[in-house]
Formats: sequence, C-alpha cells, structure tokens
Amino acid sequence: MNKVKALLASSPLKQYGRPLEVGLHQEGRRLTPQRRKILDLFENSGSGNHLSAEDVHHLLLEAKSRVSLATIYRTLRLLVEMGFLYELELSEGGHRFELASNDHPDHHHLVCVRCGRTEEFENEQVIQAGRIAAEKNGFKLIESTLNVRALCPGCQHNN
Amino acid sequence: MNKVKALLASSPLKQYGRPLEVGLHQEGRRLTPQRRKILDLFENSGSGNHLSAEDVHHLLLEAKSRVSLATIYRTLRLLVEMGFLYELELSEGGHRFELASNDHPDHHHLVCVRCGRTEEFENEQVIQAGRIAAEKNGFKLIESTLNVRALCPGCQHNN
DNA sequence: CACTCTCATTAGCCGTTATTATTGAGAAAT
DNA sequence: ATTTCTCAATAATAACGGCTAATGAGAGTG
Repeated sequence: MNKVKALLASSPLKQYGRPLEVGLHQEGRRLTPQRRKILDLFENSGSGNHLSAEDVHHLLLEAKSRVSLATIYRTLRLLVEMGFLYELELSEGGHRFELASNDHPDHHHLVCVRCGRTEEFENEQVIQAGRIAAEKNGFKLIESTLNVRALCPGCQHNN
Repeated sequence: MNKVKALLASSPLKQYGRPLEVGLHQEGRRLTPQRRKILDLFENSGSGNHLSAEDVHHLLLEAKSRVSLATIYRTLRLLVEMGFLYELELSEGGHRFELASNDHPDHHHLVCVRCGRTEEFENEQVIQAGRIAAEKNGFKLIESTLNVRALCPGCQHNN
C-alpha cells in the first residue's frame, strides 16, 4: 500500500482554474469581474478566434455586460503582458487578440496525480471521438481535451 | 454574432474543481484540511475503490496525515449527506464508502459552454488512447476523462 | 477612427478581530 | 469491533476598516 501519498496529493488538474487570479495577486493586481469576463470570452470561444477591442466590447454588450472601452483596452494590454493573450498587429491598423494557451487546440494531458508531472500528447482518435459525440447530440464542437490521471514512473517506485 | 452569452457563461468545466468548498460554505460549514484530505483520498484512488472508515484512517496515517477516527466517521457521514460518496452497508457489519461521481469509471462529458447542458458518453477509443499515452510514458493509468466543449442545439439557434 | 489619458468614484484585497464550526482524545454506547 | 458522544482546544470564516488598484465617462491625441 504505497500509493498512499499519491492518493493524497491534491489533484494538479485543479490548478487549471486559477492562473489568472494567482498571476494577478502575485503582482499586487486585482481580479475584477471585468478582467474575468474578458478572459472568459476568449477562453470560451475556443482557439483561433482573434478579436479586436471593439469586438470584445460588442460581445460583452450583447451579453448584457457593459464594460467600458477604456477598461477593455487596459485589460487586453494587461492580459498580453501576463501572457494570456497574443497580440496580432494588422497592417491596416488595428490590433487583434487571441488566446495564447490554445496554440495546441486539441491537446491532451497525462498528469501524475502525485507529483503533478504532466505530459502533453495529441491523438486523432480522441479528437474524432469528440467530434462524433458532438454530432450525435447535435452539438457544435468547440474543442476537446482528454485528461488522463496516472502515476508517473518515479512515483510508482520510490514510494 | 449570436453565441455571445455562450462565450460569457463562465465555463461549467471550472466548477469541477470547487464543488466541495462551495457546497460546504453554502451550508455554513467549513473546508478543513481533514475533509479535503479524506475526499482527495477517494478522488485520487480512481473509481471502484470502496474503503471503510478504518481503511481511510490507515491510508491517511501511512501518508503522514493523522486524522482522528472520530473525524473520519463524521466526515464520511458528511460527504455521504452531501452526495460526494456512496455508502455501502455490508451484511457482516461495517460500512464501505466510494466516490459517488465515479460510477462510470471512464466517462466523458459533452458540455455546452453556454447553458451548461451536459451529456455523458463512453468511447473505447478514447480509453484506449489514454492507455496508450500512459504506457508510452511509463505512467500507470488511473482513469481518463474527455471534456468536449461545444454548443448544444438550443444554444446554437435561439441566440 | 483607434486608442489613451484624467480624475472622481468604486470596489478588490489585506490585516485584524470575533464568532463558532470542527477537531482530537478518550469515554461511552451498540 | 464499530461507531457515536462529550468537551476543551483549535482553527476556518465572516465581518469590518483602511488602502489603493481599477473602473467609467468623457475629453484628449494622432
């Protein structure tokens, strides 16, 4: 019975939820609903979406969340500085932003539940499975991620 | 541009991380390290594990986390009340507990990012993919879940 | 237009204190 | 043997106040 510690280590998967908050706090900044909403907008739109400040403004407006343009500009700059967004400069003037983390749209994680070691991998069959499940239920696919919980070699041995 | 609300609804996926904490707080209860550890024990042991109070006590002890038996009994009862655990009564006297949510060991979610509607499905290919990824990296598989983010039929249409 | 700045107002976060749920140890019950 | 109870000690939260980051509105800039 030496997988005990492994069982205890609180699942590393959980950290996926909080990086904006901790990132902000580390720098003495604050997590505001506006910042949350703006980042959520990108995170929920899946990868590959590139939005302008105006786009963000309108999207939020239509969703009954008025956020001032000034704040949107400020927040977009902030999120780029923090590495959450990429900034694309269009030659015609005007900037677009897109999620930085989603450069691998359908990537999957192999996570050691004990030490948190994580390997990424891709697998066409998995993507396919997500596509099929979506189709079967009439859903429009955005993206899919497979989380595999496991024990890494090191944690299996040196108890 | 009518997937607006969908993009805003903070991803239902995120709630997977916090349900114990929010559940407790809603009822005026407190999230203690002991409660967290006991639930983690079940969550990280994968599905199908059925443990007695004594088992939990010993497992925690071996992991250098002493939690009194009284607390373990109290917490197990609490987690059952809250729906996190199932309680199995053995005829020979003595109860066993197991994770309630993991009744489908390798189940996958199709989640509407807008309304949160969730469909479960299973897929052998996905399980296979997890198994292969684990093997390739020398990991010992515990379980895998595929999260497919999508828009449900309703949310695609009535904007 | 596409974006930044100014400034009064708002509100997030960090201490601290006060409240009370929870724990641990052991006795008691079943 | 398995589970519950008692009660003093502990510690998680709620509550409050102060500090100051962040917002919104609108003017300003190129």
